[in-house]
Amino acid sequence: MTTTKIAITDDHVMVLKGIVSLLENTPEIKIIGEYENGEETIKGLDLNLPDVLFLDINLPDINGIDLSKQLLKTHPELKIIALTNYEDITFVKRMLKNGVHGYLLKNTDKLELVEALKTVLSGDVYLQKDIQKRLYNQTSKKATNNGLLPKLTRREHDVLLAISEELTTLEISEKLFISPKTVETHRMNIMSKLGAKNSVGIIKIAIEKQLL
Amino acid sequence: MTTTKIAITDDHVMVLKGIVSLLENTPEIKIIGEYENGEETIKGLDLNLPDVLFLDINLPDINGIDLSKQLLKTHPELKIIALTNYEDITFVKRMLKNGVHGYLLKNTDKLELVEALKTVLSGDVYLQKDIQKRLYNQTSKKATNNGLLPKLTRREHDVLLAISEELTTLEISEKLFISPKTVETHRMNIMSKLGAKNSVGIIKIAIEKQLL
DNA sequence: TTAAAAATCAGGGAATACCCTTAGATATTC
DNA sequence: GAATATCTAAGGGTATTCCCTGATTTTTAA
Repeated sequence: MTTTKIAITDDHVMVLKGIVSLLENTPEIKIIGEYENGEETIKGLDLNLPDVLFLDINLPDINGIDLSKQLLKTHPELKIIALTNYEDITFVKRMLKNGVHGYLLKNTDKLELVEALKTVLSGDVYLQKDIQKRLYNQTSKKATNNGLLPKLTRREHDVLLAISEELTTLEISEKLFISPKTVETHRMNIMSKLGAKNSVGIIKIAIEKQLL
Repeated sequence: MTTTKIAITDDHVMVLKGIVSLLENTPEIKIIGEYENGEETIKGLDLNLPDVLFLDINLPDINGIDLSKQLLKTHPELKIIALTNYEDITFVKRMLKNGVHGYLLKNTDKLELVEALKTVLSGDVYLQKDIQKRLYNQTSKKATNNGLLPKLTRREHDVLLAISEELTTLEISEKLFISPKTVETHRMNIMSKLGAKNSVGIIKIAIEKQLL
């Protein structure tokens, strides 16, 4: 195995140094770049291209999706492993769709880091096990359902939006020109689809999954 | 200067290792504990008390305020430096009020880490410069604050949290060992403080303003 | 050590949300 | 054209939230 050049981008120095310390004593690995924002990363990769880039997707200057898209355009051979605190399946999907090769949560240990490295270098996609499982559960269940995000109908979405505006059932019915009873039916269906216990849960999940 | 014993608590291994790597080559510093959650920390400190604890305040099991309060109760000599991603001034205030000795964002570099260490060891409070500045601006203006983010009381925050867990008034009252009527009062006060029309609004605003 | 803020509780009532079931009318898709 | 999904709506409840008022105790800050 030849030496693998890696670079890391994270605006949190501690995380950055954490990855460095987890990897620096591995003989086949050489860290050739440490960046703290998107701009630095773009410039850095132009000068010195790594094999794999660990990329925090919550950077201050550029959002992770756009940055990875841009980097992969100019460096098609580059492998990118996304780093994040949040395990938002829909986000994972979008990243993967944009050609990212791996997705790690920041609680990853050294073993998993190296495992991820090997996987993406061999051309495969690496996902942490629980993410993988969740992704699989979703896609295998139904082809129509694109992701973990529950599919609301047009009208349900209208009602959801109105609920989020703090309107009452009656107000919603007047806004949408339907009976209050219909609104209730929609609300019930939304609750059931999202697995919420009440409207509070609806809103919480809707915000989480960016349904609004 | 004698050797300083430090411990670190962070559920993100990378951050944990990052701090370790930033500090481990400093001769006067000895790392005697690395913990990944609140429980481990409590147990660890009972066995081996450090001079300074770097404490992530977003742990999975216990919230940072409660944990630091508890730790300081059992170990009054301990110095705690809080770590966080978010620069929420009201939160900083609460932490300081609870006896925490320092407050660092996770984008801290080695110099600042050591600086913070020295400061808290000398008995002073260390705040990152921008936090310091903002804190000053706030307190000098008016103690009541209320610039933008609404100030909830401890109990209101408890209720807010319970509401966000989709609990009913009765369930909340059982959880907090108070009367349902008290819960309602708190909910009303929260609504009024946040300017929400109902519980949905409470949650929406709470998420927006990162009150959870 | 006062004054103020916060936490506690309650009565009582109106408004609203929640729940289950059923079902016709309209689209949509295979 | 037939199966499926969606939108609509209602009956008939029960549970919960929302709102106002007023009050005592406890905690915190000046």
